[in-house]
Amino acid sequence: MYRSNTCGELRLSDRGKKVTLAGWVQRIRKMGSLNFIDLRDRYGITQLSADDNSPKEVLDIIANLGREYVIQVEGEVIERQSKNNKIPTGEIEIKLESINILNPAAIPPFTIEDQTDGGEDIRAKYRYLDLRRNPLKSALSLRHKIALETRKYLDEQSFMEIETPFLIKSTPEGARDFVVPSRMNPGEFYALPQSPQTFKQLLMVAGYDRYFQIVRCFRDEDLRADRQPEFTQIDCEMSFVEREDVLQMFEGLTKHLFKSVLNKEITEAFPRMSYDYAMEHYGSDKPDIRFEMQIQDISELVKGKGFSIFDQANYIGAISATGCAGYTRKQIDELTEWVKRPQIGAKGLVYIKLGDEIKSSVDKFYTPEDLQKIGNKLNAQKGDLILILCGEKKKTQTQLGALRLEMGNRLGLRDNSVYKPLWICDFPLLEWDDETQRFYAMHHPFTAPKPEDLDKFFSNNQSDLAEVKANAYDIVLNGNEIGGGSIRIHDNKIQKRMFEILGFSSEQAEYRFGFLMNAFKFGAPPHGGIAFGFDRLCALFGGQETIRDFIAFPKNNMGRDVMADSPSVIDDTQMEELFIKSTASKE
RNA sequence: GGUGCGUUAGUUCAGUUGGUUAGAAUACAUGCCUGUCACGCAUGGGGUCACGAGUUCGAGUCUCGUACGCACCGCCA
Repeated sequence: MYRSNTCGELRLSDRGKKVTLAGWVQRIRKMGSLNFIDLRDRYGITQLSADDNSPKEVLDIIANLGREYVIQVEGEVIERQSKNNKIPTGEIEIKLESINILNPAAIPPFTIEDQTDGGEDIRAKYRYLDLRRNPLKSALSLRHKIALETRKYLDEQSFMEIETPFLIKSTPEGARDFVVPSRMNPGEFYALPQSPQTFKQLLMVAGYDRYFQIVRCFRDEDLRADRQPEFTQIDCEMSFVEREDVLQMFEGLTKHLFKSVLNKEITEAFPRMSYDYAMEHYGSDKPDIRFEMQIQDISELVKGKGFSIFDQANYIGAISATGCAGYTRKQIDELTEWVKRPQIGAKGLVYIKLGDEIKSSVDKFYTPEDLQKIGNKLNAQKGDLILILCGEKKKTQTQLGALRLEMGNRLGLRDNSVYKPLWICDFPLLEWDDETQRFYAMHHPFTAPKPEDLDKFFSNNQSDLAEVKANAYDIVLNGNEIGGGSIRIHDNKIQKRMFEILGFSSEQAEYRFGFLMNAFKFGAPPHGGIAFGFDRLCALFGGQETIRDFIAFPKNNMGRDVMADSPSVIDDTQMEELFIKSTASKE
């Protein structure tokens, strides 16, 4: 037996017990002949002590101990002379009777502490050391808890967790696939799933009417703080449901997670917002509704007054920043530079200060009454600062959306301990791409059009098609898309029409999705589902922006695992087995 | 594919207008210390200033390029 107790569990009530502990040396404090060792494991820290009266062997070993050595100790639980109320075990210590070095350790490249001295690089390279630190430990334990509660809730609702294959058929629509060469079928490739979409629909055809899976998905696209090449989804599908059934079920899941994991009770129904409204008033399809500051179209109020920039713009929009009328020239200039950055791309910024008097950068063209009208439209109060951008409509709304979030940050309106979920509905079904001169599915090609738009869906008129709404929905939390789904097409005629609109010949559709269309001939039930971005959900629950710390072994910006140093070249034999010409041994 | 920022001791960083021997903190090593818990005190070792080229009498510092890291835009059905 390596240990009788963990390093986190002994209390004053255990006084007098003989215990055996094992763990890592966190820190050694030597005070002359008085020695303290903090022993750490997953559960906590227990202080060990030794002095002149301790066995000589113990003192000899302590003299040569280093940080992160793995040791096993025996001793008696005693009450501390001076207590530490910062840790749960702070009232006791172990009076050492023996120490056994299970394994020495090299000096770690950074300190294993909550506030480590290590930067991101070095911690990524030594991920297994970083994982010893509390912040990472609690991130992973939060993740575990969310997964567990998800399974509990869905099991309770009669969902079955069913695994689907990782080696699947490539469907080059949407994100780029990771591909895997097949040795037994030379020249042919599997793809790793971007999501188990088609398989879960086939499970519906098979009659497993409530399916879920906490499952890894793969997308070969560029990365971000909240995007990894492999990531985890809570993937769900239900049969005999309409949109409302799906929303209710997964609003329930979300509420259950808030309650069971964060102990936050949300009683009211999640707000619902149309995609069009979100774009119009938040400049984003994932609005952060922790604060108002909505975008308003003020074109009507500012056109025709002789200010040519506005007169020529096809859209003029504004937000009102609460209490910012006191912004100095310097602050406004800095904000102007901010919106002109290439990432935002605005040409300029017009402001109106609703201070004691109304002042703006366009006073030449507008009377205070004109400006006040703009203020009224925005519901602005005295003391507020109105910020105006203009240009092409969609672009300008997006820019205002970014500016809105920036002002929200600056005004401290985006509190990470406040959670405001909502549903976004009525997305467009199709997106026209000018470059390739064809429609793409905004969600995916299995998303059903809204029943009331079916006429337009079968119309050959491009503008009709552009107006078709999808029976799709996203769940958004604090400005992040945490999940999305739709009612699927279960009617073969509609699915065929969809492929037709997307420009697939019937042969192409057959080649790519024949198995699915075939299955739909044999009695497909009406069905729909949703998938949550599990990593992102964990990060948000943990109050973080980046998902990396909620994944045990993440990749860096370039998709590299800097610890294992992958991807890497493979040797010639491996290559030859795959009938791929070697590139590794060129030169 | 693009934009911005960064790369100096094991680590995190500072380094003035381009000018003597490149500093601090921490980590590490040694010694002292009987109630520490971010212990304290003293001493010590530790540097290819990412790499390459250029400007200059002289480059950690200026210019260009390359590599790597982070954040973002495009991309992510």
